[in-house]
Order: sequence, then structure tokens, then C-alpha cells
Amino acid sequence: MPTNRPFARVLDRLKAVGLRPTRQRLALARLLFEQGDRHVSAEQLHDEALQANVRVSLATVYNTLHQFTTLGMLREVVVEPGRSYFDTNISDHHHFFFEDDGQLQDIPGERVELARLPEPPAGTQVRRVDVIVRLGGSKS
Amino acid sequence: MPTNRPFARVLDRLKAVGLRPTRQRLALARLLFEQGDRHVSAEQLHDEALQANVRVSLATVYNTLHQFTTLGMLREVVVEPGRSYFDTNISDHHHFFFEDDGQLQDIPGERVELARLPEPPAGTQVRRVDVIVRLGGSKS
DNA sequence: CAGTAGTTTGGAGTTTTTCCAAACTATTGA
DNA sequence: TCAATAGTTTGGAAAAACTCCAAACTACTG
Ligand SMILES: [Mn+2]
Ligand SMILES: [Mn+2]
Ligand SMILES: [Zn+2]
Ligand SMILES: [Zn+2]
Repeated sequence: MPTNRPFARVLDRLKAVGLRPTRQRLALARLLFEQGDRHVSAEQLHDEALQANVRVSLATVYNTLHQFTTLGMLREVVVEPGRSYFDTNISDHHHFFFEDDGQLQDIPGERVELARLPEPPAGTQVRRVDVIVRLGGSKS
Repeated sequence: MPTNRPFARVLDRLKAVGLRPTRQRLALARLLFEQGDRHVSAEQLHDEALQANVRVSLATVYNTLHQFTTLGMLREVVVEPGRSYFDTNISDHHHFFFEDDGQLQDIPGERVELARLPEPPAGTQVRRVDVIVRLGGSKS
């Protein structure tokens, strides 16, 4: 029978990438990774941590989000001026963006087919292709 | 024979959309529209204006860029956190984004074929589909 | 357990963008 | 021609998101 080890998964992930499992990092990792795919802003995650009674500074939230992104555990998504979202879904996929309320929704990679794309200019390499489907309410 | 009317085109465009052709607006419109397709930030356009000896405040540059965007003369492109680009190419097209130097380059609409896209969620409507091809130097 | 490298933190700083209310100006039509 | 009006511009203050810093703290190693 499996023991009750609520932190184990997240703890192992931190170890795997060589980050010390500090109280703050562990708590943020749990908020990020233990509830399915999410798109969160730094401010949002900070609020969630405080509500969960985890004392952590906003600077640490930014540090952590950027470390996780650099280590490939998160993906940064930019759709609006003045706010970055961090995506816990790091698989190949795209996004609906609801311009009215600023929400992001995943589009699985296989539901988009890019049948043709130009060659990248000489000396460059494609890092990623983002498809953003911008949505408005039914009126506009 | 055509008279020498350097401002005529831009002036007509302003009239067409119902904006008063003020000194500032006229100058900004010329910088934007009289040299082919461009992707400029507000700060950039402001600098250009000053260098061309056009006294205009940064607030006015923002006002103007947003008015032009609302009126469909410009398109706002967001690829990086913390900076908006305004695109004078309002035709259906996409972008290469050079992550190293922050530059944008147009990809003509017909060079991208989106063979499949999911239906927009009920009650929403597609406003635009952005394809951003993020490029890195040859090393990464 | 002491030493060290990695981590966290509050607060100040930076950058981009927005807001504001006062001054200014293009347009209109009497 | 010009006064009234609505639209425009402006500097400076403010907001919003993010970064930086140096001091304090803590996880790991031996
Ligand atoms: Mn970042
Ligand atoms: Mn805007
Ligand atoms: Zn996603
Ligand atoms: Zn473009």
C-alpha cells in the first residue's frame, strides 16, 4: 500500500533539477503542480500562497517562476502588454485568449495543424511556435 | 502633372477617420506610414519624433498610437513582457520574433497555412489568430 | 556540527504605460 | 471673421509589473 506522502512528487522534482526544497519553493511548487494545468501570473501565485498561509515574498515568487521556467518546468506565455503568465503545461500546445477577461485556455497541440511555415532566416533556429487565438464576446 | 503635396496622403487618412490633423498627429502619422511596414514601440516613435525636431509629448505618442489602433490603422503586437509594438502592416500576416535582439519581422499571411484550428468556445468569436515564430541564434 | 553555497527578503529602483486637469487649437457656423 | 465648442496636447504624478540589492537565513556537505 502507498504511504501518504503529499510532498513526495514535488520534492522529487526539485531534487531532480538540483533545487533545494525550501519551505517557499516546496509550497509554490505544490500550488503550481498539484492541481492540473494552470496559467498563473506572479501576483496571482503570490496571493494564493498568502491565502494558504505560506509566507513568501513577491521577489521569491518571481525568482522561483523564472528558475522553474529556465529549468523547463514552466513555460512563459505573453499575450497582453504588462503581464506574464506562467504555464504549467509544458507540452506542445497553443492557446485561446479571452480578451474580455484575460483568461488563457489550452489548445492541445494536435488540434492545430500548421501545414505550412516559412523557413527560419539563415543563422537562426526556431525555438517555439506560438499560436494564439484571440477571442471576444459574441457581440464584437 | 501631380503637385508636390508631401502631407496629402497622410492628411487624407486622418480626415477619413475623423481625426484632426494637428501638427503632432500629422508628424507621427508621417513617421509611421511614409516608410513602408514598421514595428515600433511608443518610446521608439517618440525618439524618432524628437530627432526629426517634432516637439511632442510621450503621452501624445501613446494617445495617438492607441487611437490609430482603435481606428484600425495600426495593430498592436505583444511578444515580450513589458513592451508593446505597433505594426503598420494591418493585413493578415504573422511574425518572426528574434528573441536575441527583440526584433519583429513580418511573415506574409499566405506563407502560413493553418490547416486545422479548433472551434471557438460557444459564445465567443475569433478576433484574430496570431502565429509567432520565436527564433534564437544558431547556437541554442 | 561548522562551513559554505544557495536562498529569501523588504525595500528601493526601474521601466513601461496610464491618468489628470489645465492649457491650447482646429473646426464650425453665425 | 471670429467666438464658441469640442477635440487635443501636455508635464508631471501615479500605477503596475518587474528587477535589483545586500543582509539575513537555511539546506546541504563533510
Ligand atoms: Mn521573465
Ligand atoms: Mn494598449
Ligand atoms: Zn497552456
Ligand atoms: Zn507585422
